[in-house]
Amino acid sequence: MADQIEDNAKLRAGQLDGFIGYNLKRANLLVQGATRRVLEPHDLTPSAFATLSLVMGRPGITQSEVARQLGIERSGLVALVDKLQGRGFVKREPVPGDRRVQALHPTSAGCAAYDVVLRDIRDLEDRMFKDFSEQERGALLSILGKLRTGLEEE
Amino acid sequence: MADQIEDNAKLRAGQLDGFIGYNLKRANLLVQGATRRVLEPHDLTPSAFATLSLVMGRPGITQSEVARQLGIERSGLVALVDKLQGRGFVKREPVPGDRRVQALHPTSAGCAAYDVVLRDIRDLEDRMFKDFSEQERGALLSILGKLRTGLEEE
DNA sequence: CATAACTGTTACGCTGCTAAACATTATGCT
DNA sequence: AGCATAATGTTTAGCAGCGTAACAGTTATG
Repeated sequence: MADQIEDNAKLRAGQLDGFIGYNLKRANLLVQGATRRVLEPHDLTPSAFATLSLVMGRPGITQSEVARQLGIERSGLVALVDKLQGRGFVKREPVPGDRRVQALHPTSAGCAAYDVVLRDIRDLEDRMFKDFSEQERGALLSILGKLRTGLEEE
Repeated sequence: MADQIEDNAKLRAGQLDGFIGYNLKRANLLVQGATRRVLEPHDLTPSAFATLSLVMGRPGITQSEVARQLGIERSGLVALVDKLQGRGFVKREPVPGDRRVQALHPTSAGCAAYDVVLRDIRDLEDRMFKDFSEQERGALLSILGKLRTGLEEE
């Protein structure tokens, strides 16, 4: 039946639905839209939330390291951290050994905010996958991960 | 083992790798980058290729319909079609029944160009999935499709 | 110790999109 | 028939998210 759906799609849209690139783009657009809607009341963007999450997961992480993990440039991270710091969620602190780096640490307010936002995000993901089996959900995660590592090491 | 990978990721990055939204975003960034690199020699963007593909698949399709299928605004499509028309790949033609719409038709040059670009895109997708089983590749497609339809009808 | 490499930061610009407004044409209601 | 409502293609303006290039301060490396 998956074949039938695929065939119909090919007839309908000129095999566009057969490309992973296209499906990935469309799905990402929808998921990111839903994510933005969930994050908006907390005045956070997906990138800001991701940054906060990394700082929570590894306090003292350096800005360059965050940028590397997010796959964005260091320059782009400055504004992100500025905003997070402006809201009192993280703070920049000097590191004894290396006077170049600014280590990022979560504040107590940041931890509290992260907890509530995290719950909202978890709820969203559960809602998005309500019609999926646990197996499908895990498969998507593992396939995306495999795709990522395959393309990252190029 | 998938659990182990997930657990490691959670420890490493503060459960960021456990979210579908994040994985989707990262994977899409990489895939779209590769796609751009393939399309660049042909002076096409992913959106332009998608538009061309839709016109090829359904000659006479209306601009609004293309925008709807691509999930973008009508206004955004104008520049896209302008470019495609400027390169002689598609042409706008009036429709007898409705004097508002401009039906889009591929030119012979458009068909020829599409054929060669299509081959490059197919090659890229094969390259990206060289380490995947056919089953995995199909699973990704079908899960993404299911996710899309679930979110589209909201 | 000189050269290279790394960190955070700023300024600038590009690209791809959205939003709002508009003219033209179709459709639906009554 | 007449009038409100909606749809199509288009222009203009603007924004958000990126990247690039350059910079000063700091550390690593030959």
